[in-house]
Amino acid sequence: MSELTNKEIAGMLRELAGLLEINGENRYRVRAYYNASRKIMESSEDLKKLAKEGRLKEIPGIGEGIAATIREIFENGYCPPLEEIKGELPTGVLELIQIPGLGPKRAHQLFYELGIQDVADFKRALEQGRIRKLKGFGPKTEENLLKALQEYERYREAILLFQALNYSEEILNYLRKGKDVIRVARAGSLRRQKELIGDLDILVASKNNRGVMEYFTAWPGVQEVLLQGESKTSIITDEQVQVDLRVVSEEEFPAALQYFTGSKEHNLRLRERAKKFGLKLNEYGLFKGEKRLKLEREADIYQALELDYIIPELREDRGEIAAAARGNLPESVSLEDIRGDLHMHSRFSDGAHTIEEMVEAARARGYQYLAITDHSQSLRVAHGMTPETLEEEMKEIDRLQEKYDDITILKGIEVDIDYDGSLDYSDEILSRLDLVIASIHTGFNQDREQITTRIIKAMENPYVNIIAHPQGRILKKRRAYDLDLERIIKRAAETGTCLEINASPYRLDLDDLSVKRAREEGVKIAINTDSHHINEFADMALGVAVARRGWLEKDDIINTMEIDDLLKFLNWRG
DNA sequence: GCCGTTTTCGGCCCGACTGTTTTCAGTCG
Repeated sequence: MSELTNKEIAGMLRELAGLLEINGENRYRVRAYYNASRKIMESSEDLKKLAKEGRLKEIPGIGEGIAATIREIFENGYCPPLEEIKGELPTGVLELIQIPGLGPKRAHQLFYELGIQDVADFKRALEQGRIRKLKGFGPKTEENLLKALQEYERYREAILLFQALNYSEEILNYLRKGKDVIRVARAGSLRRQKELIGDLDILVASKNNRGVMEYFTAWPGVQEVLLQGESKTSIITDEQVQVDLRVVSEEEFPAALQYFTGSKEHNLRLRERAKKFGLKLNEYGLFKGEKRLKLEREADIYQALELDYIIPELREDRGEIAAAARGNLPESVSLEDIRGDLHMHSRFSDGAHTIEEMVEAARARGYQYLAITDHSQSLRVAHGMTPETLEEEMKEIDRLQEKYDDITILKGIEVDIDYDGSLDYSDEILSRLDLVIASIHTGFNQDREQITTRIIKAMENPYVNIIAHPQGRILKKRRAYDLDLERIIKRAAETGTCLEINASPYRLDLDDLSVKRAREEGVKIAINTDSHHINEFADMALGVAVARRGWLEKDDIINTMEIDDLLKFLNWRG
């Protein structure tokens, strides 16, 4: 048996799905492969283990056929049906359907009628005017494809959640001033608060669609109008962000908001369920035959389908509809549940503010507590503190604690985990702190086994309370370290170590799926901003978004505790 | 290929927009 990861298996199935799709295979069969691929990506179960134990079909979306394919993959080290289809259809063709406006049917035509094998071939054929001669292609299509190709080559990147939130606020503000605009809302992945946002989806209620469309396309940030119809307009902004605007009537607004929020897979499941109830769900409403059911709010749709209300953050087809039907959705944590912030930096290391300024900012947010966790000595680039500086810092905290009786200032540290898993301060020093966060800032390129055992060794230190940014990723910049997160989670559960959701907009680490996994193992989570400036305290909302997407409840999170409970928790641990 | 609060077989979401169609296919979300 070969050593293939879930990700590699998922990749093979995805590739197989794409090639089958281009070859005109039954679309439900194609969907089954895509779906299985996605479910495997989202699963924390080791496929190889499942295969050995004959339990592959426990993953929803994997049945007899795909289970057999997966077993074949493990036996051969490659995917036989995939290799077979590759003999006929080169994989380069798959890239073609990444180009907007080019789907499986046209890719099929391009390959079988013009021998186009990849994007480079496609570009040449376009320039030579060979495309327009195909049946179903005309000069207009050619022109659009040329534009789409240029767009594709420029590669419009997804933007970070906080950028999308800020940018959309600008657009929303503009829209709110429109005279025909009655209501405005964010939708799509933006409303679901995904960590990366491809395009901004915005919904407007109005009695005058055309008026809103004209007003929208007159926004100064519009660089190009991609498409414009009665109810839908798409534009590209001068910052290369695509914005899709949908306009509906007030009456249609709840159903439109549900539809436009997605995810696509969630909507699919929901519409299937509606069908079972003898109803039809679309973006205009919920219908029984011709009759439109009265909807005041989006929640009424879920109610009509005998489901508890599902918050947007959970709408990813990760089991939320079944949970809502059984009445055991999580009671999702909210920002108001947060009682303090347990990871931040002051001027004692690389922060911008004095501890007192940070205390004031924490009080202004209504927190009961905060933990000052500056860097330890070996992290020179961040002015890591010597034991002597830490000593001074503790004295300063004592002094401030005298002054403030309405907030608790925890003496903390973000101690570096060394290459071999030992910590940057002695146990004697750590024992005198209220809170110890351990994290990795060096040696990112160690192999999987080294990094994993390194973190596990740190967790086994009885003074360590939290592992910060456990995966070490920087969104769009640095991949997570090669890490056996499953082992980390299991060991965290055993040692009672918390894992962090680092709420920095550039990190959001742990990610939502890992958080969900940690919760299933009973690991406690701390949502921390890792602030280096008091403005960053507001990032807490982003961390909470990740927690909500990760199915967390208030009780899964330590910084929702009242101060007395938190102190007990930390002492028990320490 | 998957799946089951009408089913182990017969279903599998639904509509907008575009361009090329002479009534609709392809793509997208």
